[in-house]
Amino acid sequence: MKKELKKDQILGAAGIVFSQKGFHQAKMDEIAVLAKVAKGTLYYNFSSKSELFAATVTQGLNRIMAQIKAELESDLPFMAHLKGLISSIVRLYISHSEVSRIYANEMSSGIDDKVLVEIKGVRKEFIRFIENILKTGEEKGYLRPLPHYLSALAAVGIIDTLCAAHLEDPDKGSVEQIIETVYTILSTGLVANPSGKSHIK
Amino acid sequence: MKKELKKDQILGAAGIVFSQKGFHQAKMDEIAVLAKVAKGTLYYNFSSKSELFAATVTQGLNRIMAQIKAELESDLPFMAHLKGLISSIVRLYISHSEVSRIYANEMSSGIDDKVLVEIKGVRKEFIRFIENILKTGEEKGYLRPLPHYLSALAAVGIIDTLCAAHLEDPDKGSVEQIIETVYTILSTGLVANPSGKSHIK
Amino acid sequence: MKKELKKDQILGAAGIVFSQKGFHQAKMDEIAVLAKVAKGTLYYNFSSKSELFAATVTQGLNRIMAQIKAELESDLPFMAHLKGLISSIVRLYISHSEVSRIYANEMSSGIDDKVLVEIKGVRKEFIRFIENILKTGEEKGYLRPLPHYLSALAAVGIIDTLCAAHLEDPDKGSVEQIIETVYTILSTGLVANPSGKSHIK
Amino acid sequence: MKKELKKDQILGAAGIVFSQKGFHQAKMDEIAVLAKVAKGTLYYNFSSKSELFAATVTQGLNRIMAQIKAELESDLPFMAHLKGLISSIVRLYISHSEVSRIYANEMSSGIDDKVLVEIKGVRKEFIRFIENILKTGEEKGYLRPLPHYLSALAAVGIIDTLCAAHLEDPDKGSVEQIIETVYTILSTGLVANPSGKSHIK
DNA sequence: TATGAATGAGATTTCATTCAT
DNA sequence: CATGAATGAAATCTCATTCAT
Repeated sequence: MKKELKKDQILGAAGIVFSQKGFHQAKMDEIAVLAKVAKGTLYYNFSSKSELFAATVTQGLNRIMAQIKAELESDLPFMAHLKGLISSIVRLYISHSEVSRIYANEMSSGIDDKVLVEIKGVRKEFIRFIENILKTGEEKGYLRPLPHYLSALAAVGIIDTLCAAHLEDPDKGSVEQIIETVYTILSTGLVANPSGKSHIK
Repeated sequence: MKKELKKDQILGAAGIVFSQKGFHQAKMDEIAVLAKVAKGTLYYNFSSKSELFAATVTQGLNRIMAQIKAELESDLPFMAHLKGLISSIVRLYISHSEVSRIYANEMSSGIDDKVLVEIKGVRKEFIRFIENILKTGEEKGYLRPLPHYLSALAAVGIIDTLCAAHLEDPDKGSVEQIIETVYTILSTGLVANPSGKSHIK
Repeated sequence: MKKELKKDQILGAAGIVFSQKGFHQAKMDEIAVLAKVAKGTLYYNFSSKSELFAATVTQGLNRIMAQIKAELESDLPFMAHLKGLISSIVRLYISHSEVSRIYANEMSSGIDDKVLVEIKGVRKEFIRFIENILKTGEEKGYLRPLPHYLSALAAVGIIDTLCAAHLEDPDKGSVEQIIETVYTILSTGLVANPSGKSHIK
Repeated sequence: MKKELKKDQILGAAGIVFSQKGFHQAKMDEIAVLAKVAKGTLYYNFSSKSELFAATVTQGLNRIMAQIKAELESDLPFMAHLKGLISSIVRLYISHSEVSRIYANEMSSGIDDKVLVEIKGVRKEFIRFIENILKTGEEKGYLRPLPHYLSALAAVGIIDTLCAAHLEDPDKGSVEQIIETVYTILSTGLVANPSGKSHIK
């Protein structure tokens, strides 16, 4: 019981340090100090820096995903549902900036392969989740037929990028603007009168 | 003259190593070996690892941007122009995977602040470039009014994400599929009959 | 009473781990796990790793020595006695490989001085025991006059080395071959016709 | 050229420290200080502590073996040859106590397997060398038929043990006494009148 | 201009030992 | 008596950077 407490304490500190410094620049010393435990305690609870990182990201992403799913328990019409989804993701992404910053910046190499695979697994699960929603939308006739996986990826990519920009400099666009932009692009694209697109093409 | 040759030799090696390993995992030793120069020569030509990194990325991105601009010297109608732009970016992104991979993965902290600013500058320039194209499109009535900067960011985000996915596992989607997906989403969005969107909303 | 049980449990585990890994490579954690007690219990019963090591070796050697002495309660003629002694030592050495391996490999530094002295004391006692047998042999006219201590040391050295070789790779020589070799060298040496040695010399 | 100098400097220091403290107790810091180089230089020249250890032992043993062989370039009669061999080994063993102490004490586990194998290889080579001399002696009729490998092992075992004892406490026996004891045991054994051994048995 | 041996600050990790429960 | 979570000193190893040649 007490052990779990310490683990959470550590994960909290790790989230902050990892998101501020990135994996390689984050020092175990700093995490230990912030968590107010001895360095050895870090290793007593997590067998390595990589594993601590994995746990931090995984726990964070899982919490976010759980919250997203929870916020979607609604019976709204599909498009409202979609907008709600986008809104949820963006808001959570921004409010959990520790995790999302890590997620956006540190998916590169240099981390234990096993750990990287684990983290990417969580991301994949998230993309599948979006993919399924898009598939439902298509089946119900709301969305045009598209390669779901790529579309889901694209949706996540837009959100990633806009939120990262917002976190770096909030003046670039408010949260509402971001949600609106994401929703508009995903639903209707940038073109003015899509009905005329056949002419253009 | 000869010095420039050596610099290019080094930048070539650095591009490969940085893209494969990321900034922190890339070792000066390895770059020196690959460039077939002594380690001291690295420091003779670039004052630090960070500066070498900056030069690598900057040079790479500038080359890509120059190529994109070159490929756009056309008088096609706007939408064809847009599609050509997307196609160019995606193809160059994928063929210059050394640079784009770095760009996507290593924008995190842990790199000299000055260097980071320099790199981000190049990215910003790129986004401005896209932004201007979108602005032109809007002025000519092809695109609906939107916050240009966010739209440009979103466009880059989609491309980033899809190309990164392709580079990691080409089976996820062919280059053509990626171009098509990007174009479709950006132009018309995912919704089946956008005309009916008013009802939904 | 129960405490003694636990101590034996621990000493058993320690013997196995110390002999397999050596003093420095043996971890208290591993001993605790193997002994099926908590790590704290190790320290409750033995004040330090060194002391546990000392106890392990001492107990083991004392048991072996007791057995050797027991097997020698005989009235055989001296040379048979000697051969029996060699046979006993070799067999016990090999069957108690946990202890003998420690004894052969870990007499080096890096262990608490006090502990080292204790262990060396047990060894010395053993050598004195051999020495006394040799002295008796000399007094009874069976053995030529020799520095007893060195001879005893030499005898132990031969046995140590051959048994260690056998434990490492039993194909090098069977137990019987080892006993025979030790006995032959100690009794008559390697020279073919010792009577003629004066000529050679 | 200069690099070799530094390597020798390091190997010298390593020999001293390893022999005094043993592998695990020897600290890279101490070796660096004694060698008057920075710690990094140790790693620049030897990729790990284990490798430095291996190099130290291997170089030392090879030197000793070379010297032994050199001292044996003689045309003495076999038994004198044998005595000369013993004398050489014992004297070198004692004068190169750094190496021999390591060799006697640190063949245990806890060292990189690859390194251990390397060191054991040198030892095996040494034993083969002795074995060949014994074989020659047998072929020429000087020595009785015996399992060569075991005999060689036994010879090395006696020398190891007596020299180790001398190094630990020189009062136990002078170098001459040791040589005499080794020679006597190996040549004629301990028994007073070997001719009568049949009766005893 | 080019080299590469040398450096040393600093990072991760280990593990015997302690002590509150 | 027994436990095991917590500790922190200490060790190995890395690698960007320097500088004499």
